[in-house]
Amino acid sequence: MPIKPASTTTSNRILSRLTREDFDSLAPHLVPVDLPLRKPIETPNKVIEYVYFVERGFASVVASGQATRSIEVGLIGREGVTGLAVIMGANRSPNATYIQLAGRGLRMPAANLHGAMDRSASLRRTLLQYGHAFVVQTAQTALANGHSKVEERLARWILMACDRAEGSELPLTHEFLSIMLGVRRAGVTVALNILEKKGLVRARRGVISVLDRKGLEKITDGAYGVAEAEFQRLFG
Amino acid sequence: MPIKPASTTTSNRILSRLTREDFDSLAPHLVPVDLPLRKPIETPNKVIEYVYFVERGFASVVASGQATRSIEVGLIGREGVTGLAVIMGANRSPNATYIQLAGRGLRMPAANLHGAMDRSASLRRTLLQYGHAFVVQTAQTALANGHSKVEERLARWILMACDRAEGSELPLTHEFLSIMLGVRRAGVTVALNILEKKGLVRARRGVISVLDRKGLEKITDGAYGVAEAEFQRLFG
DNA sequence: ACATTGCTGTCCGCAAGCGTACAGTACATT
DNA sequence: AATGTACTGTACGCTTGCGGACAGCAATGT
Repeated sequence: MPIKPASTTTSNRILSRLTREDFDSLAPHLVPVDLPLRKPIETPNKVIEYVYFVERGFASVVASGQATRSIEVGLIGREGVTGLAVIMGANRSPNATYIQLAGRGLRMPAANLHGAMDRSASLRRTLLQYGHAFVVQTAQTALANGHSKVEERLARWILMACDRAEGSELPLTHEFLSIMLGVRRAGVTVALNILEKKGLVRARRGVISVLDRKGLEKITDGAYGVAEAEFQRLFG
Repeated sequence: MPIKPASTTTSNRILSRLTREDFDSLAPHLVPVDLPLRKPIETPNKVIEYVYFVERGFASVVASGQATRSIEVGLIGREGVTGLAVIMGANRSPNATYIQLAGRGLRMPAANLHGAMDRSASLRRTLLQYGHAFVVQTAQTALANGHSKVEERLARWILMACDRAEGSELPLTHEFLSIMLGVRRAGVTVALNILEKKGLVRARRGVISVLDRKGLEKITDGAYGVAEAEFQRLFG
């Protein structure tokens, strides 16, 4: 079957990959929205009302236990869509999701996505394959959390963020990073200085610039790359 | 619509939850198999040929990076099915899966499952919801790996294993546990002794017995429970 | 200009866990 | 009963990272 490009009106990689038919089935429900910093996208164990096809910026998916502890388990940028639980047919999740780098996207009621997926096998296929890539990302995060040093995990995070940002400048504070990585704020400062001394990044107040992408990849010692390769394989 | 129980011939929770129609669509492809210790169920980046509905024992899903490092990201017992990637429409995954506690199950070609899922919305729903629960488990593992001490993670692992075992006796060596948790073998010995001194478990050569389930749950400090509650919510 | 607020760098003592090594102990085999 | 093999307990020095604290340094607003 011939696959026509859906539309040039969005930079979201999933939407732009859909067949025209699939895209048209979603289009009536899509509403452009701003995604301001820290905007809550999903709240733990609350019904998910909307999913967001991200076009610019990115969101963090954060797991938390019964205690106050929490940690990031995944990043979603223009390559993806929020609401993995919805794609999986659950209407909520114990994880939180919020905007980590301001941008914009297309919002859609979860119920409509669910319905459209029920009707189109090809739409299902695309969304579930993205879901698979996201699961791999989460698994790799679990691996990194268990085995890697802070500076390695930081390098990985910066790379993943950079993949989803416009340029190589990331407006992020150490405080935020420490929450994402589940480490002390001071720990981030130290790790970032290590990366900076190696000439891999340049850190200013509230901004991190990537200088040496390859160098960063190398320093993660394998923690970066697996999830990205899987995404590449499926979405080329 | 009335949902008839599928069959009493299997102790697998997913199969036994399916409608008769859905079960019948799978039944011709299901083959009973032994699941001996360490049997490889999936190999990283190799095409997944079969999925296994576990009936006894459990399997570990293990993520590994480009380096030798690896760590467990999920457990699959009679509550589930291996091959999350297949359910998501991918034919392989960078993760490995192998049997961790010997048992048995029902094997089925991945392609047939994929086909059946395409044809039945209700089958899809059940399998994807299990997939969601598994993803939550992985996210909680990432959380525990980032924030918890070895003895807390060990307690969590023992609880999850116990949920999937027949009784409260787990035939496991420290060596295995250390690989699962991504820590030193000696680290497991020490952590296990701590749990034993608190009267929560009893450890003999190659066997761990759970003595105080509630106590173990408490010591995990919230790392155990979230994923289990989500499963409970969806599969009651 | 000044104060306020938020961000960053650094320091301390301390706990957790690592890598490594080695001795002791249960079990299996013959 | 003897021997070999796997499994377990423990020890040592070392690195990482924590919790907490504090001072210096932008940016912002009035």
